[in-house]
Amino acid sequence: MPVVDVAVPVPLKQSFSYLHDTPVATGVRVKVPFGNRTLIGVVIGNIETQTEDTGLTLKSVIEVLDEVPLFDPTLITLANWLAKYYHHPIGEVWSTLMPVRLRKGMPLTDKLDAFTLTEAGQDALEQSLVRGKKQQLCLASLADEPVEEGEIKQRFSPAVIKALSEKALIQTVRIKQEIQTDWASYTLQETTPVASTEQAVAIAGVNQNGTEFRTFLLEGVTGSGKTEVYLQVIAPVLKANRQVLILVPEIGLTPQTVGRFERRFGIKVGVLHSQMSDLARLQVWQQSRRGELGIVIGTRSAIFTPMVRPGMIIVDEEHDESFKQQDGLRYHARDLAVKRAQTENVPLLLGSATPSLESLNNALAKRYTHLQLSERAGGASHTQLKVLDSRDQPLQAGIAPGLLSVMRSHLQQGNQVLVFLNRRGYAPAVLCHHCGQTVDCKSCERPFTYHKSQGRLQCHHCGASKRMPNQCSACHSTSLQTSGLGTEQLEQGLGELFPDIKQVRIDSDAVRGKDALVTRLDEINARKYQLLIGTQILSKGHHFPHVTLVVVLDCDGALFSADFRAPEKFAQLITQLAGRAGRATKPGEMYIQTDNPGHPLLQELIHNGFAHFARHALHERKMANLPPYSAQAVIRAEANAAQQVHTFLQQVKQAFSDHSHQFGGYIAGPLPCLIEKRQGRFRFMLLLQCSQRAALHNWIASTLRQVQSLPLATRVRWSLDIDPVDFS
DNA sequence: AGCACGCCGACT
DNA sequence: GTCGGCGTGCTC
Repeated sequence: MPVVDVAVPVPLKQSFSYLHDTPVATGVRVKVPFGNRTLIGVVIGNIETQTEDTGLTLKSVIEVLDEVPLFDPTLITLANWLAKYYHHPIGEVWSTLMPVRLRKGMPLTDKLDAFTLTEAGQDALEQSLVRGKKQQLCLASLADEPVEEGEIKQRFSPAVIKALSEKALIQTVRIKQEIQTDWASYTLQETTPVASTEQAVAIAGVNQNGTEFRTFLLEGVTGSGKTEVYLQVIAPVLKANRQVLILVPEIGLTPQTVGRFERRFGIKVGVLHSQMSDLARLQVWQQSRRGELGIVIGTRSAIFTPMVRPGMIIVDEEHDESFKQQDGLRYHARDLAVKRAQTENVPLLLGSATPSLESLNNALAKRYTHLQLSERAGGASHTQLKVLDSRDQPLQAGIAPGLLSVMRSHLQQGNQVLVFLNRRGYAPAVLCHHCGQTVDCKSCERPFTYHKSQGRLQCHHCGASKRMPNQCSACHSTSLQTSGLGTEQLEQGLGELFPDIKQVRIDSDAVRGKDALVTRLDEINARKYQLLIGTQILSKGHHFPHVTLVVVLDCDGALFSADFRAPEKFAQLITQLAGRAGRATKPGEMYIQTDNPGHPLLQELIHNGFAHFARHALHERKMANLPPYSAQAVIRAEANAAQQVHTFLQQVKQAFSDHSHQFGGYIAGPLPCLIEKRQGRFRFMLLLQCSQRAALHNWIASTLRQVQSLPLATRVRWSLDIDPVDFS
């Protein structure tokens, strides 16, 4: 009897074999018995007949769920690659790349449920019998034709739908989806703008490559018209009746972005993001798989969207950290895009104003084709960057007097001022406010990290720990202070310093609701507030034409963090932010307050811009043998008992060091995580590094078994993170 | 991860 | 005498 190899959703690094009377195609879902439960798995291979030498009795497949494979060979290759590269259980890999509904074993059908008006509903609409405003709107949207369930559920609350169905004004019907498989004959809805010289060069660069795999890095300053380049490079792809997959950061997926693509080509654009219902996602997934969508735009997990006729992949804002999954299968969608484009043999376009050092390095090494846009469209001027030396300054609410007077003058002129809190979880260093010197670990020559809970300093490279000193070792001043503190004082203090100015705080807490951010941004642009205090979210996607001054305060935290990526993240933030303030008629200025005005990376950023900063930073990475000139992995562990976690990682470290000589591996830790305690559990991590990616891979592959069999491995919660980007 | 089996403490 | 604590081991 044929034997099928099934990837079952359990955290085990193997697949399981089942009997079935006929062979089952790879990529088909099956229902199988597993222990005393039944699970949905994916067939990943077939063994013709049962090999009698294995001593186990195989169970049989309960049900074959799909007539045809749901996944094409490319996605199967991708799944296998993921399991291997991230050392992750194959069954869990399949779970993450399947839409939730398919994971649950739900059937895939061409028909879908939709809402339509009943006769009573029709009357109610015509005679305006329904009093609820939302209910009225809902009825109106169904006036012409049935609308699919997913869409209605997204636009109206369950209460509205429930009320209308109870009054029998609406009902569900099954409709067959219209199938559009040919969009090559699309008509441009709007005229294609004439590309600038730089844009034209970039567009030609991509288009002349043909349809084969190649990675392009489009490095274009904010406002240089990257989207226009995307639009013009995908036009011929669509003309050839091929599909385009576009990945965007979580925050970047706005109706405006989607609308821009829809307006240009007049074709339906599939959208995928985390806030959609499972059903809506599945529908887009399926439409793409059947080749009914020319363009699919989505966030991180959209990289798993199947395409019958793939033509190109684009990753916008490729440096964005939201492309890295931070739990479970910790994949990086940008890296995966490279792998997928290669397997599909289609071009890949990575775009950013502030490319990741990884991508930039690949471009400089000619592995990627480097395309650059350095002019802002329409001749808009750049925001001027300035450094404000805060050494020895008496700070008020964390701000130096000189800067306060600059703020005052901008406010007096009726302009908006943005105070930016760089509140990201940087490992805080300790600096002398008199001379700017950091407190360093003697053996590593790197700043110590301040751990608030213990009130001690810890070196994140060798693990050395010492108590907080009283004096600066360089100038003996007693004004040592930890970086990144004082944001709370700032929020209060600004109110006291500028009592007559209307201020608003924008961070992820303050704009929790669905439309809260949009509302707040509209208010800002309507000049309802004059002083804006904000965090990360302000650096992404929004424009502030009335802001003429941007103040960045806790810069030193980023420059001296134990996280070697902190300066890069900071520079990206600054650059993105600078691109969002002011406009042609009202050029902006930006002040960065620091105790280290002479810091080489900061100087490079201020005077020569991100591109130069990045090249300088790359050079430093090379000198320090840090990524992308080496490869890293992190093992994180957490448990209720700190001792247990520590012991476990100590044993893991031992296991790795037993093998390290073969691979030239370096181990740091166990170190307490920056957020040492989360949900009552203590968290520690172990850093693994090799100069070669392959060596790191083999090192982990040959040690992981041993780690998994440690008795403590089942007592603590632990995870492996390949190519970590966040060390918190 | 689930889920069962298994062996020690306080309850109807 | 049993209900239930969570340690240990297995899942084709």
